[in-house]
This record gives sequence, C-alpha cells and structure tokens, in this order.
Amino acid sequence: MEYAIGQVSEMLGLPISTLRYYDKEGLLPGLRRSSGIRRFSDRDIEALRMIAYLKRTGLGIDSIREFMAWDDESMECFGKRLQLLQRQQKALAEEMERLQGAMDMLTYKCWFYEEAMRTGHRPDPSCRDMPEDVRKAYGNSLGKACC
Amino acid sequence: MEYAIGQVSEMLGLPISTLRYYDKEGLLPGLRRSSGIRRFSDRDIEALRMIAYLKRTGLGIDSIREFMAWDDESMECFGKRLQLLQRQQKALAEEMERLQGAMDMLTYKCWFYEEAMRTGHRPDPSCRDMPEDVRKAYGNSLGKACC
DNA sequence: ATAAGACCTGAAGCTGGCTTTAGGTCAAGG
DNA sequence: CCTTGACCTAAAGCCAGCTTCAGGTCTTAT
Repeated sequence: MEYAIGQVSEMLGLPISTLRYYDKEGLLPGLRRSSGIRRFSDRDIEALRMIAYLKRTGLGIDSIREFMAWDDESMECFGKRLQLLQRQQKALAEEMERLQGAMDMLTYKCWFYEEAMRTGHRPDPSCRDMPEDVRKAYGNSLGKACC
Repeated sequence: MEYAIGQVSEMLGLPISTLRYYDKEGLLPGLRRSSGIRRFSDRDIEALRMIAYLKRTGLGIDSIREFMAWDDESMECFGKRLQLLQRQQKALAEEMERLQGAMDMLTYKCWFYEEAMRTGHRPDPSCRDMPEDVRKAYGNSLGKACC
C-alpha cells in the first residue's frame, strides 16, 4: 500500500512540512516518487514511527540519518544499529538520572513551601518532621544548596 | 561575602557570558553593583544554583524569572512558588514517562539486533524466547510498530 | 606612563529542528 | 475554460538559550 503525503500526515499526526523536511534530510532513503510526488510505502510509515521514537530518546537528525541509511537487509546493519542504540541507551539513562535529581529537588522544594505556608516561616532542612521520602529526595539533590 | 563575576564563573562552572545573560534576563533581581561591576552575594550564588536546578526540570527562562521575582520574604511568595513548582513537577513526571517509553523501545530494539546478529536473521516479536523484561519493554513501547 | 587583565555594553551570530513564504505543476469538476 | 485543491521547490524565518564580537572603562603592576 502506498500513500500520498497528506494521508501520511493525517495517519501519523505530523505536519506535511515536517515530512518533507525529513525527506530532504535523508531520513527516508527508500522513499519512492512517481512524477515528482512522494509515495510512502508501509515501510516508510514504519520508518517514520521509528524516527519519532529515536527523537524521543534524544537522538539528533544526523544520527537518525545514519541509522536509516544502513541497509537493513545486510548483516552488517545489525551491528551498526545495535551499537548506535546501545550508545543512545547509555545517554538516555544518564539524562533520566539528571531528571530524577531535578525531580527530587522539586519534591523537597514543594515540601519546603508547603511547610512554609502551613507554619508561616521557612522550615529548616535539618527539621525532624521532614517525611522520609522528602529527606531522601533532599539528600539525592540539593543536600546543601538552598534558595 | 561578595564575589566578582570571574570568581562566580569558577565556583559554579558557568561561563561568564551566561552569568551576564542571566542578569540581563532578570534572573537575579537582587544583584548588587558597585561602580558598574556586578557583586554577587551568597544569596545570588544560591539563586544561581537554584536556576541550574530549575533549568534541569525543563523550566524556561521566563518562568525562572517569575520564580525569582517573587520576594521570598513575603508570605504570598510561598504559595506562588509552590504552585509553579507543582506544575513543573507534573510536567517533569510526564516527560519522564515519555523517556521511559523511549527507553523501553531501546531495550526491545537492542534485544532485537542482538538476536539478529546471533541468529543471522530478524527475530519475530512473537518469539517465545524473548526475555520477560524485553517483552515488557516491548509492550510498553512499540507493541506493533517495527523497523 | 603604559601595558595587562578583569570588568563592562549592545548587537550580531549560532544551533537544531522545524515552519512559513512565494511561486509553480498538475488533475478533476462545474 | 477556469477554479480548486493536493502536490512540489528553494529559500528565508523563527525560537530558545546562549556565545561571540567590537569597542570601552578601571585597576594594578612594572
């Protein structure tokens, strides 16, 4: 089955301009055309879904282009793709750790301002009635920085 | 204690240009100057640490400016800041879910290409020897999309 | 007195990932 | 025949968050 750009846009919820941009950037190396018009195959659709996922992982356009360029029939492709994905897995794990630290800061600060509102003054981080989870979050993030 | 911009840059590992940019953007409303030169107090330093954390949560410069503008001596400030932080907590939780989905995709795809290299052909997602954690990751992300 | 070094400013430039603009082709329907 | 609508292109524009540039001030050491 083949689709025109407008249909694909609807199917995937992506603007037409984005699809053309991806094509121009070489993210869809197998894309067919008939008399100038792009004809998206089911494989192209799957590639676009994969692109969306790769973008979520934080991968940039350049790496996605590489990923898509490796001919997925070849044995060599498996190794190349695996390597790229593993690298990205590591990068994403680090990013998620960073975000967890930020989240812990928010947990502590929300407790802080709730306490401040309740008692009328800024609580002490060494406060004995800090809940256990907040204490843990505090330790995992600010520890000593305050504001 | 007060510091000049170069010292602060060293202390926090931020480029001088960034510190000036933050000041220009109004992120340090209390910053003192003597004869044109910025004098960073300990409170300004703490504010900068907090800015770094807020940025990590994904908060934009505009919201950080708001956050910093609320006079933190006032009772009203507690409520305002709490509200902003809670909103960001929700946004960050959603972002982390998105990333977890992306991570699950990577888990599945890494298994996929490892299998492909081992066996010499692309494995079937309905494969009985898919490890439990990979199956779970697969369910939580692609499910049916493939590439 | 002068040269180095730390500070200052406003404005322009950069990056990534699109989006918009301006202008053109082509097929179907009234 | 002419309009409408879906497609096409190259090039310029946009946004956030800095960074760089060009030029100026102030202090301190030689």
